[in-house]
Amino acid sequence: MIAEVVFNVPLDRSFHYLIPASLADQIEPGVRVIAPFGSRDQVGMVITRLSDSPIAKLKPIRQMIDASAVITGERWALARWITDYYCCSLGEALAAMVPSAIRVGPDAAATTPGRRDGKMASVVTAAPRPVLTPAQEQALGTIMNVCAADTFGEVLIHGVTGSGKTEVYLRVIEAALAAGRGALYLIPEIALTPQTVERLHQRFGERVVVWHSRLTATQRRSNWTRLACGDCQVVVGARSAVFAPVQRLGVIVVDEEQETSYKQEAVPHVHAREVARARARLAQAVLVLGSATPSIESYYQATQPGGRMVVLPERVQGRPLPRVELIDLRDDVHGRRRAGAVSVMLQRALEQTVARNEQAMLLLNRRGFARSAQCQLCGAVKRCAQCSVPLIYHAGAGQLICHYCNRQEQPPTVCDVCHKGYLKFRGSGTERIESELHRLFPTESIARMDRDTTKDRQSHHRLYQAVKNQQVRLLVGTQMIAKGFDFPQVTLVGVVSADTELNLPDFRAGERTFDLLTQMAGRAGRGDQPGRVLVQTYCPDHYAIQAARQQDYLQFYREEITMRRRLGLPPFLHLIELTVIGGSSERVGQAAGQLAERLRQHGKSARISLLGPAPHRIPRLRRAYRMCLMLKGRAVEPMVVVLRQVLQPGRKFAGLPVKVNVDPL
DNA sequence: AGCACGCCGACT
DNA sequence: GTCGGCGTGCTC
Repeated sequence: MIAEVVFNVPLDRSFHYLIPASLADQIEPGVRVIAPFGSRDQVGMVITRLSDSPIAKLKPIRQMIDASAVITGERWALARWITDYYCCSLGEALAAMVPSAIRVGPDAAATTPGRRDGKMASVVTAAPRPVLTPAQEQALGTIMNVCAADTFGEVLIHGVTGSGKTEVYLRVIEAALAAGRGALYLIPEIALTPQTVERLHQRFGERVVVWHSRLTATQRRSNWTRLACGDCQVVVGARSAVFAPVQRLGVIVVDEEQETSYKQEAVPHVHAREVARARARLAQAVLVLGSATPSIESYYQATQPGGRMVVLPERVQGRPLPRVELIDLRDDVHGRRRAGAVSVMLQRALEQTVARNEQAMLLLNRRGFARSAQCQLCGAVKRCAQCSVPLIYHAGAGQLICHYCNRQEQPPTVCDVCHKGYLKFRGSGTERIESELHRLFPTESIARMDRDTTKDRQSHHRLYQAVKNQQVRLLVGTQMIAKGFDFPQVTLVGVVSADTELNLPDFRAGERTFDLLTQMAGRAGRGDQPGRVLVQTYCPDHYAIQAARQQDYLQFYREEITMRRRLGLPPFLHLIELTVIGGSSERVGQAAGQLAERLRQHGKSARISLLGPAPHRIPRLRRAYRMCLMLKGRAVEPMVVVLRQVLQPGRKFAGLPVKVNVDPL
């Protein structure tokens, strides 16, 4: 017997292996094996069994990893869909779907702490279910109508922070369980706090498993098995949970669907929301997207013919939205800064908050102390030796750090270009704000929350608890503090620079700014005290900032969708970003030029257009030069077909690797 | 993607 | 004379 195997390599083909007699009756499609591949042993996935092969010199499979299939049901078709949509190999798609740290076997069920008697665990309703508001009732009714069709359907819930979206999700999941079906509940990694998980456990008891990147191999294996055998039917988890082996899937909830963390950084660059939609379609399930600030793509789709949207317009307990005020940094009176990044007006507001014994949060979406180190004499900026970006000064580490490759350098005492001038640290990050606050409020307790202060799992929770228990008066942080931080005593939220996101060379800069400001505004005044939000900006007239001030999603959406239509950007067209990578600038430039020419020829008939080549936003990363091309077209699949024709095996062109990113962010 | 093989420059 | 740079080709 022969097994057809695919590997996690960028090759659109499979390989044949002999099945040893000892494994003859165990090897089936969906089990992972170790097989000799080239000069080494590699993990591969069996996709079919064959009775013979045209290949003369077959090698035998060395061993099995899983004792039973890890890919079953609609997840086979999902793997094919990922291959066709994200322009990757079947092996790469399958590798993205199964955690590498687990081995799945028939004995796993026996070691599972959960039930083994085959009976379904009953729904635990220890916490009383809250009475739904009329708006929630109406939203639930609409979604249940879609579910009743018992086929694929999709609904967007547009609900402001605190409007009770979660309760609606829970009711939909309850209904799915009652109908004998399973549920997936996706949330951004950052929102996977113990209290979110706790809420699910209270409602669904032992039927829930948790799924995120920080589970141990044992936990992951146990959770996988409990889902695969049907003992558990609900998954709450981050991006990768969209691949969890839920049986008889009935509903997928994607909360905070606009979150960029749903997009995977690594190849094949899948977006969990799009994978969720594909999986829901294949499983005849219902997709529920939820957000206070929906992505432009999702809102557009929901308002098109056939689209469905429900709106939850008010906060559950009728609390008013906080007041958002802009501080014009160009203004000499209010915007004038003291020594640092905190304006006089923001400083006054902080003083009042402290005087009232309340708490404040300050957002600056940039870690480190200073964004550059510049020679005061010759003006040279310290740059990373292997990337084309300035180094960021980190006071805590006392080092200049590259935020792209993590390379660290001791800051020199004098400029290493002119050997005369001293370095000046320019621009602010969270570390500098923290030290400014220490200077302004020497007796107050101040904490900082960013990737540098939350390296281990505990530190995130510890900081959260410290703020919750009011051991922290003033909290500084990156966007990390914008999500899921609901503290009743926080009455002031300050945004140090609304322009950080806005000035990025990205057509979604406005969308991200609006989202971040709206999220931050939602953090103020969730208790009895009214909230106040102060936003520092150099461009108070920008529509994203004006709309955030009014907390008016529709105002923002109308401006944004007009711009997207005019410029031919998503959701009207899909983009595919191609990056040509190589060691020499000339070779990369030449290859990118030739690739562009080939794509233009092929694209003519298929109504695909091409932008570029242009240098990548970071033209050099880890010593490699990079050029960018952008494909634009009405649908992704035809563009991918063209790409497959033009690219060489191994996804190369003119011998250089080409990174393919479909629907890049 | 990883790895071996192979062909030209700058070292002991 | 060899070490090793990366360009090229292959993986059942």
